[in-house]
Amino acid sequence: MSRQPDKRTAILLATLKLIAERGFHGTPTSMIAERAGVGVGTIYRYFKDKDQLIHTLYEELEAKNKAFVYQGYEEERPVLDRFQHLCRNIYRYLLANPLEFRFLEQYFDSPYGVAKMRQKLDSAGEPFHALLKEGKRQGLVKDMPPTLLFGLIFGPMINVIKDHDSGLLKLDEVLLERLIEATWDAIKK
Amino acid sequence: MSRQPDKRTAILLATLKLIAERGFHGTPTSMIAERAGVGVGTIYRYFKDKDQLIHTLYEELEAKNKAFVYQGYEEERPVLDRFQHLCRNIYRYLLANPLEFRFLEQYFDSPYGVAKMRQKLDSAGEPFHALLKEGKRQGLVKDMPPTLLFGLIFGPMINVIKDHDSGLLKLDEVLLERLIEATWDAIKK
DNA sequence: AAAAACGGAGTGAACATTCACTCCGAAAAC
DNA sequence: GTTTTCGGAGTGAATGTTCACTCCGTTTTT
Repeated sequence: MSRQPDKRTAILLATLKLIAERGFHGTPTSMIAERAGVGVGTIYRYFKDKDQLIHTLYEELEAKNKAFVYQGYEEERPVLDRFQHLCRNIYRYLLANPLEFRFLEQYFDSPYGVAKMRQKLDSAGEPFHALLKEGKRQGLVKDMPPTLLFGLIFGPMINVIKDHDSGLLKLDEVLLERLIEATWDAIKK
Repeated sequence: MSRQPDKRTAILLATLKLIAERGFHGTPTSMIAERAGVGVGTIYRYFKDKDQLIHTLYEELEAKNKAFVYQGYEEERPVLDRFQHLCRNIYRYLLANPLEFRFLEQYFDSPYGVAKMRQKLDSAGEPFHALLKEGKRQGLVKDMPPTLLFGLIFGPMINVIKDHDSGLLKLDEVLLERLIEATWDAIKK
């Protein structure tokens, strides 16, 4: 690699910030270049085109996110404990990284991420999926299609974080616990 | 007056369909004109610019939606009954009108609708708001900020309908009732 | 000195918007 | 009843702007 400060990272970071702030269509490549302190042409040294830049950014964020969420996850704990653990981690991650949340949101609601949605549920959500299945087997969780259960869990999450980030709502630790509890009430038998 | 009294409607309908299918940035005015069977210039006879066209479309859909949702709403019924009634109506409306759902979703997640979000909660959601307040007073509903309660109700709704429309899930009347029940479990004390 | 990395003016395509014009139904003149 | 005039809805080629991406001269690294 070069001895220059890492331009690739600078470009990815600028892209994250700008897209979170202004959306895909509010961020021309020229603006990304400027914010990254880089020439326009340099972007194209590291990424084939804008689409690939965005997909790469997604992949890297997703990996970081996943690593964080499953941190300290222990298969042996009771279902409810594990449920709370995962929810807490997801909430904490997204609340601590509002830019990433906004980017991911935009990504999923765009032609970029349509196909990724399913993948998200199948791969990244795999341990979560297994957890719910086990909960059902133990008679703790309502017997519904997994997709519905996911909706009951992630729906409020997305909604509430959006409101938090836009200042409509101030989430603290206490409220967060009550929220997770309410989410459990929704899916528990 | 006009030779074809329906051009305005044709333009609005074409816009709805195209934006639902292809997003804001996938639908140039030229395409709207073509789909509406109208010249490009005609759009600008009825609407100041593309933004106003989209805002107008939103306003008209919102009015239609609201009228449907509060149909048959009776203030005197018990809180739970009214809750179920409103949820059912919203679900039914959005499931019966997937194009409108997709359009509204895009609208809210874009610079167009940022300001509208609050309004949505304050005006269109007013009876809903009052209902939750009453539920709290009667000790039926969890004592949480209204924004959180809204999140617990509308979050799953949006998520689940999205999954239904994309074919990930088949919602029927039975499942719908169970879903509304689960939502109530989430917010009830 | 050769090779790699970089920068940013330049290019063409896509787009929203405009405006000079057409066309037709209806009113006015006959 | 027939002809002329007129208003304004309707149109799409032309315009100006924005943007992703390229090309090549310059700088940095080896």
